[in-house]
Amino acid sequence: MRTPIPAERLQKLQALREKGVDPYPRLFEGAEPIGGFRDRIVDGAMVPVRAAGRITAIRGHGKAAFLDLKDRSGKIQVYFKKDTLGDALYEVYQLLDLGDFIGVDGEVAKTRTGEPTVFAKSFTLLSKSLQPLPAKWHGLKDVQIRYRKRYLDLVSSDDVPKIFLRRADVIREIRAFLDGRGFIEVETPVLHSIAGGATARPFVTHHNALDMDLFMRIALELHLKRLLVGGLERVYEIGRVFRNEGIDATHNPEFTMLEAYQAFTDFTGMMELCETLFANLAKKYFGESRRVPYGELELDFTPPFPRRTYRDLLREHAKVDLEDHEGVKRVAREMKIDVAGLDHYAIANEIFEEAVEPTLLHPTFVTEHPVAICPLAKTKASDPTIAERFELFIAHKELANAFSELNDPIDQEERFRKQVASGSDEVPKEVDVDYVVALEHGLPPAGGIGIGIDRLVMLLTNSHNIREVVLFPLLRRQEGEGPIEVEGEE
RNA sequence: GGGGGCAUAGCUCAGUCGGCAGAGCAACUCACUUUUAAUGAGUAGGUCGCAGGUUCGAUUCCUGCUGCCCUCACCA
Repeated sequence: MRTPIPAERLQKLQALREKGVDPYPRLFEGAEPIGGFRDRIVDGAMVPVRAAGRITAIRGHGKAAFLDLKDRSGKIQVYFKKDTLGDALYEVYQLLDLGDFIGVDGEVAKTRTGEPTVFAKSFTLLSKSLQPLPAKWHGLKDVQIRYRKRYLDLVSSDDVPKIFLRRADVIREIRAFLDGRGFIEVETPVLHSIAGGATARPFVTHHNALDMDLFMRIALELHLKRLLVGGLERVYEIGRVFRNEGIDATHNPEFTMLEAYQAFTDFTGMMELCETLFANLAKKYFGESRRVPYGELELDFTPPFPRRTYRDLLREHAKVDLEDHEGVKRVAREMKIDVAGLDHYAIANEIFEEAVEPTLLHPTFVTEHPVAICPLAKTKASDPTIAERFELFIAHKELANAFSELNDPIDQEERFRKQVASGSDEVPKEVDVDYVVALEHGLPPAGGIGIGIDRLVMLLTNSHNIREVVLFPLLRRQEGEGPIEVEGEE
């Protein structure tokens, strides 16, 4: 629901205008980050500074006041004194509220209690806030408001901004890492005429001028591999993908994927890349031990990560061999897995997800998946039923997925045809002939990897819901929310 | 989609076994020119998520709806 503007704020706004104060002026240049002020203090001297930020507290003392001023870099106390500011400015001060932005000119020094303080000589109102901020101490707990009005969440919490600063840093590190290995960053279409590269229900949209239905991409894969055909050799994209599926603690309908493809290597090259990247990130944020705290857990990112085969893990945790068709059926029955319409390997994969994934705590590479569940992966030279693929599991979740890219156009077309024939609404309705034709022109042998950035950031920020690492997670539109209806001009 | 839970002041939360709606912070007024969760005194603030039903009376009980959380299913 929309909250009306409190009458007192409107009255203050009016009073400011009557005093000739512009509540929304245009410029305030030359302010320095508040976080650096503490270090500028010289004992016994007044050091001139200019600051700009939001008022987060006001402690009035008769004809003087202490304010807390906050910018992105930190917070500092500001001292207003009537004698120093003069009567006119002091009257403006009396019309300030928590939440207002002001610019301050003054001198920084310590008070007698040792608190770094800007002793203001003058100040400028930079933006009048008409809505109150959430309470100072308990902060904002209502997740509906936190996610819908993320700006309030960011203002009233010290921890939330840190999560998003780290998210930005993680992405910066990934770019630097890949750029350093000779990858080039590219952008490929979000709107696809065939939503391929993964198994998921797509969002559908429509282009009016072309009168054409389009799908929001569910993966970056097929366009990036076209670029390998074009000779770019090492490409990556960090981009949003969209999957029209359930929402929960680890799934948002739009999420950020990194996909990288490298010519003339295979999935083992991607494994080295992935391991180095993850270990580097853990070292950057958690030191040489590379132990990542996650809830009650401590995840050990020290390389090399264990390599386990799909088949071994299945044997170990489900007590059944991948190729024992009867045994797999029996175990599925025992685990009460609904096997209707599933083939042998799909059933086995259900068992894997149920019995094995919950055991995969520390970073673990799972390899040698059955090729039947990997439509875009090359098979192992020594065994055509096994895919050259790995998945990296951490804290029970799949963080990365990589394989040796299938580059045999005839095999690829055959696998696409089987997918389409399955009639599932999680695979395209038609074969992506355009992609197959690209392969016909020659895709060099290549390794490719996909990494879920949101989940990675969750691990590295000790966040347990994907919404904590997505600035504006998708929520249902609330009653009374949204644009104000305005009479249109005919 | 199934199951369970939550929705009370701007914020954080009490509360009413069905009988005039409460606190702290924020806001407003007054006092106070070095406080820092400033302090002291006072004031105001509510369609108790929405719509029905039961009842003399519903914020409370019942039904439906909306939104959110947890969980299962699908998925990364």
